[in-house]
Amino acid sequence: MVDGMKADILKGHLDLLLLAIVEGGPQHGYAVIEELRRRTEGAIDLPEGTIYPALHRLERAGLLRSSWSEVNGRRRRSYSLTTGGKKAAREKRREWTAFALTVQRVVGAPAWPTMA
Amino acid sequence: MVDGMKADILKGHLDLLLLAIVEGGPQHGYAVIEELRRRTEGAIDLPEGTIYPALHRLERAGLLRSSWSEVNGRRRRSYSLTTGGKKAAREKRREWTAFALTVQRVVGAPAWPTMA
DNA sequence: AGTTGACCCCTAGCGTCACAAGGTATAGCG
DNA sequence: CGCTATACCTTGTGACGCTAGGGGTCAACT
Repeated sequence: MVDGMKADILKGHLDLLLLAIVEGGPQHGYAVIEELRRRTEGAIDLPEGTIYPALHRLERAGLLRSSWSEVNGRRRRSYSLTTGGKKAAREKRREWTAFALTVQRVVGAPAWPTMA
Repeated sequence: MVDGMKADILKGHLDLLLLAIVEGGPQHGYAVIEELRRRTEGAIDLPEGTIYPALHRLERAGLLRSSWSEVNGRRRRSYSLTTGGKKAAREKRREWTAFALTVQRVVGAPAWPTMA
């Protein structure tokens, strides 16, 4: 994470980010990192030591399913959402929204700008 | 935390919540818990084992200052913001907003409702 | 008088998780 | 041959929210 975003704020929200990325179609770990960087214009730039264990954890939890392939002589492990993963993505999105609104209410920042 | 808000999502954001509460004037630990519960209609209901260590941590970090008093025969430790605490509150609020917008961009939820 | 519940403080230890730091291997370019 | 980009992995550490206890005061009810 760069740009004044300190490290640990991610805690507990990483799963949603990963599920949201994979929701758009199967992705391998390295590509997930790039996609996160792309969508956030560099604001979220996670090290491999963060995302690989996280993907394994999500697979162990039954939310992701992986399959190996070979592209240009390089091994790739691609992840896709399981049925439970799709459900979890919806649920975690809901939780995130509730959480964000709640925090907003407490810290009492100015009205939230509507997304473009 | 109740209402579908799982525990660990707080990670890294608790400091901001506490600073935001104390920003409105000196508060003691127990009162902070109640105020959080009040402002969020019960959505954020933290155990004492969470907030007392957190307040100590913030005091050690120089963001809060505490003083003991006695009310109705009960000891109270009241916390107030230091200069650094005020600065940190502003900074963390900024970080939170940036973080929330960034996550929002990734998970691609519908446009954020403007706060009432 | 005893018990319950609200108020008010504290700590030790646990589990989780993001991260740093290291490792492996291939492909392509200078 | 080194260097960079791609692509995967693991071990260890630190941070921190929470569980589960420990204090103690006071009012109200039994």
